[in-house]
Amino acid sequence: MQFSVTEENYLKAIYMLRENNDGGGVGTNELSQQLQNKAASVTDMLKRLAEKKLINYQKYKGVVLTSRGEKLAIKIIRKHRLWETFLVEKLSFKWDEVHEIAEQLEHIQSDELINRLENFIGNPRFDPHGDPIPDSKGQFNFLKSKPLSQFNQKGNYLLTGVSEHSKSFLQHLTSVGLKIGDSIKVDELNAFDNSYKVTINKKNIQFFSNKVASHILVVLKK
Amino acid sequence: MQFSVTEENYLKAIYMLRENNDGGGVGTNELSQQLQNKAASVTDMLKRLAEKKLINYQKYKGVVLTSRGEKLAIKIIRKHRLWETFLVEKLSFKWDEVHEIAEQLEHIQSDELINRLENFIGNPRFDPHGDPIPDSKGQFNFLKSKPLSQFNQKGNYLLTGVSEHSKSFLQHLTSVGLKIGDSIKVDELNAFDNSYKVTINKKNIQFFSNKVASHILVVLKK
DNA sequence: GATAACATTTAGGGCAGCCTAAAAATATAT
DNA sequence: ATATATTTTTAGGCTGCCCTAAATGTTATC
Repeated sequence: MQFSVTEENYLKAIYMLRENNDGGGVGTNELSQQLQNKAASVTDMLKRLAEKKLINYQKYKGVVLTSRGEKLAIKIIRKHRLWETFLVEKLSFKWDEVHEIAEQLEHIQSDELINRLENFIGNPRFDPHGDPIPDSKGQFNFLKSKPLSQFNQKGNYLLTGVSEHSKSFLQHLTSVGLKIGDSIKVDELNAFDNSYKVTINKKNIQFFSNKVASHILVVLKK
Repeated sequence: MQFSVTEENYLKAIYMLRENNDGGGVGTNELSQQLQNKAASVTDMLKRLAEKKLINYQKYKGVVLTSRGEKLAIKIIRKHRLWETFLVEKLSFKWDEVHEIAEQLEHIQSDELINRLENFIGNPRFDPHGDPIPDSKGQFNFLKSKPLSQFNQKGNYLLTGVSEHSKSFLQHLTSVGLKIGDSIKVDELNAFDNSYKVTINKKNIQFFSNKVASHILVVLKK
């Protein structure tokens, strides 16, 4: 069965919002914000998706993906991340230039294509933003990284990913000299505004606002 | 200005049908057949395309592309052929497997992407079916090849392309051992049914029906 | 030139996906 | 517990793109 680009985008949005929302269903308002449309339009579509057994939906109670819907959502995410990797690795795009193009490419229908593409780019396990790429069965190789802002301690960290993909944020990271795989040493925590003084790769001293720190995903190095 | 996938497909269809139709505009019926929909739907869309100045349209008189419409059509064809070449050259698809996927990829919007892709695959001038790939300015490098069926003489020919891209036709050519660049010597012309007895690459003897010969594009070797 | 055959357009309608405004349900505050 | 604020749904409507059936224009035939 084939689904429209719009339907696929709803599934992806539900999947991505659920990751934060611990457990509970995703709200209509939340979705309309993510999808840049109105709440009434979302309600409309949720009914259609429920009929197609892609989501479980009860009026006023929010929405969760069925296993069928989740499989589809993961497949779209897989395609998005593989295309992003292709664009950066093979066509030399920068990591802040690929998101919009991948938003289009993720809807191309062909399993054969995506599997060959994966092989062509060397079966990467993470995309250019450090996000894990699920395999063709939908399995993630996951690292339990967290936002830097959730560690309230000095120490040495490894940058494994980012949770914000906007051009302006990615360009900011590039401008402070930061990329996936870099080390970040937290030298000072400012309790007043929750900002950070850090050293990147042992020599580059920078300040991160809490907002920046909340979108930087790290693991603590022992 | 952005156009819908449907609008792009209409422009492409008008462009491709015009190539045969010597001079005159393309008919509504003809288009509905190409686009697999009904004539009434075509009339509907032609009005919209005319308002957007992509075509010149007069009721009952058929349709021609404006220069704006033609530029767009050529761009879509350029993208289609570059993606087909990518799929065959980089992802090892066979020439009969790429058409449907390229029908989707041709609608991806990004000039930067298509130019980088072109460079990545080595600036090819012909796609896997022998069709010329227009450059980023819309210029074709054209060879004046014609269907084999239009030469009414024995002689030596070079296969430069095909005018039918269906899986079944391409697989037929593959099965008789024929690919772009092969030589075809016409040994006999059968006046009764306009079929051909030929020798491929100097050793492989085959028979072509007129239908097959009409979709094989060749140049006469001197 | 009339008539038949064919091509094209109009009229009216359906569905997907969006909208606004108003109503209903739920959550929050007092 | 009631009043208020917020979220969500319903009702009704719009546009893009498709359809069928009927009307109209064009072309071919005698």
